[in-house]
Amino acid sequence: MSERRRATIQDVADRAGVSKMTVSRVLNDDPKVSDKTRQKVQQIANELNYRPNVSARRLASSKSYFIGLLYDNPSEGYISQFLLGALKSCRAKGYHLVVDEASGESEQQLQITRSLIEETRVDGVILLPPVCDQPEVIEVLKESGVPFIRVAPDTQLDCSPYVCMDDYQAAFEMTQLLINKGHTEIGFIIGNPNQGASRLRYQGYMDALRSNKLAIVPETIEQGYFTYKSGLSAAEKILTSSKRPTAVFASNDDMAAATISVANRLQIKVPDELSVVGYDDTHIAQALWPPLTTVRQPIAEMANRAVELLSSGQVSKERKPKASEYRQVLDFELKSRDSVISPT
Amino acid sequence: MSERRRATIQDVADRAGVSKMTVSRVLNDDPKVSDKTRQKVQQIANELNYRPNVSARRLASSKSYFIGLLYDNPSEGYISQFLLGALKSCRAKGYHLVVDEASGESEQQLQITRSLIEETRVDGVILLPPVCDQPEVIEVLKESGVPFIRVAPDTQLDCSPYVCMDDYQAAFEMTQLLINKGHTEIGFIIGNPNQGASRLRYQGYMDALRSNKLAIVPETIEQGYFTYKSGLSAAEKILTSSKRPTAVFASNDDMAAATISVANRLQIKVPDELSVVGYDDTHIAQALWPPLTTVRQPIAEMANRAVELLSSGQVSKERKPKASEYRQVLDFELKSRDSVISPT
DNA sequence: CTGAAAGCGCTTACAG
DNA sequence: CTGAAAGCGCTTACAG
Repeated sequence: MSERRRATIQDVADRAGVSKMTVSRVLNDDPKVSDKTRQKVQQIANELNYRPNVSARRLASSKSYFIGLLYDNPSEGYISQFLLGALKSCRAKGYHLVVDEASGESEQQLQITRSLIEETRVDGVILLPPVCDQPEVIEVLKESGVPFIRVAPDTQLDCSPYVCMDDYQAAFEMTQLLINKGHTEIGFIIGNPNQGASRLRYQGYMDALRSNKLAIVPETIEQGYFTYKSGLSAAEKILTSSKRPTAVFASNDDMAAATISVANRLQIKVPDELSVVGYDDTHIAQALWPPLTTVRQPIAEMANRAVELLSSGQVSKERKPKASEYRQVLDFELKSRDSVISPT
Repeated sequence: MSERRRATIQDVADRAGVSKMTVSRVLNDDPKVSDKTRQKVQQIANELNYRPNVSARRLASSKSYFIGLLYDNPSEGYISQFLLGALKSCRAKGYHLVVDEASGESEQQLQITRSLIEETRVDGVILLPPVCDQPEVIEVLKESGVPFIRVAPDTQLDCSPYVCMDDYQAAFEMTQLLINKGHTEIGFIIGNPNQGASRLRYQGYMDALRSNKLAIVPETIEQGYFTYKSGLSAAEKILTSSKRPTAVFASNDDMAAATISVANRLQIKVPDELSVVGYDDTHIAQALWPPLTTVRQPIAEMANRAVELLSSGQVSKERKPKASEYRQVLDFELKSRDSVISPT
């Protein structure tokens, strides 16, 4: 239990025979320090096992080295992937992530957002869907001047930089994949209408049907809300309707899992009698049986980009980002697994 | 984009006609302030929308208001549940959680631990299994004097307070549940040997068999590592052995999911021909078909307790915790769902 | 019950 | 290339 005081910048300066200022410069890679001095300081710092005090640094400089993350999303798989990605990315850049659930009433969301800005004094904020489209939250952020990045936003696309993927195109291609396998009756479970991605996926599905001149059958299209439970009732309606399709495309993996579950209960064999596909490629996609054909969203990569934009100073109070930095569209990937076969 | 300076303690003091000290006292609920003064200060603070600067507070006081969380665990469901619980709990107590993955070589783990102590200067650390049993990590923590709480530790039980559940008892009861249903041939997939919980669960299973005078069949017991993939090969061996059991108890949900998947592939109907049970009650337990009978671990509650112990000062550098606070055993629950029926 | 002083460990802005 | 001074916004310890 040795309890020796930790070395401070002053200790290093004294031992190296220089001023605190010079030590600070070495620490921050300021180029205008002679190599000789730099080496000496670095050596002493090592010997003393010196670590700068983050709070002191925060207080003295204008930066807080905090990045806020606001979520409000029912899919645990999605959040945990994003969280882990962002956490890793922050650490690598000397930042800390402050995570808050911005759920509940709009007034409550506002309070949480304000606390992030005023108490934690974050250098930037990342907004996940659907909170990224809350006008009031955006307004508060804009007023405060704190830079923010949104993930897959749906509205006010010019109010902040954002990262996203092409949901329309992915849904189109996934539907096309089913059609290529020979499916002509394809059901669809729509995602929560509070997210733009839901609409885009739905449109991609519809347009793929249309461009293949396939009929759109309302009985096989149901509203879901991205939760497993909502998937259960949506799938039940689709699979017990008089026009039962040979394939179902669910707007996320959780609802696809629910669809498989309902099919099993109804003694409909997956994939033999029903192909099922999902969206996200979260953890459960590979834990289901059969393993789920799904769209891989680059979730961790999105987190990484968002943190990078904020920490690198590419986006900051002072600097408006360049147009090319404004909208980052990341690649998706169709993951073909065993939940799809040709209809018999 | 209004960019007015944020109010400081000085501003509040000036406007209230008192010293900074008094404002500080009001803010920290110091009882020796007159009601009149207190009210006045509070009112002015509200008017000015004053928020204390966390970094300044950290620097001036001896506390950092940071709690570190070290994990090194392959089960995404487990981590994300713990993480979300801890995050919520920290926020409620004015702390921030600093999360690090302590994976890789032992040397690397040490470096991460040291950085948490020396750079972030956490007030306390939470250690998840299996990193909670790394002797070197524990050693560094003890030397530093930083209090730490471990979750489900296996070794050196007297070196820190810990939260856990009764893994032995839970596994015993779950096995008994299967036996009560009429199963006499019950396979088992062991968890990663780097965690004490694996051994306890295994023992609980064995003892339940023994106390019911059931034979222990080595061909139906396989080693797994808590990953879905390891569950796949373990289940394959058990289900293709000449002594195929009528039920399989997997040491976590991911491996149970893998067992169901293998059974499906081998045309073994679950639960009709094979009952399957898991452990943890993570997200996927209810997303599988059939919904998984499993042991609910109070993961979020464990997180909450751990944060509470650290933030409340019940455990700190100065104060050794009382014996009753040292070991907190939380309740588990058997979740009966549809993956178990009586054998035919 | 209240306050003046000193200091936490850094960085910014200014000199030289 | 280097340093002395001032200050970031709080709290601790001491007086009264």
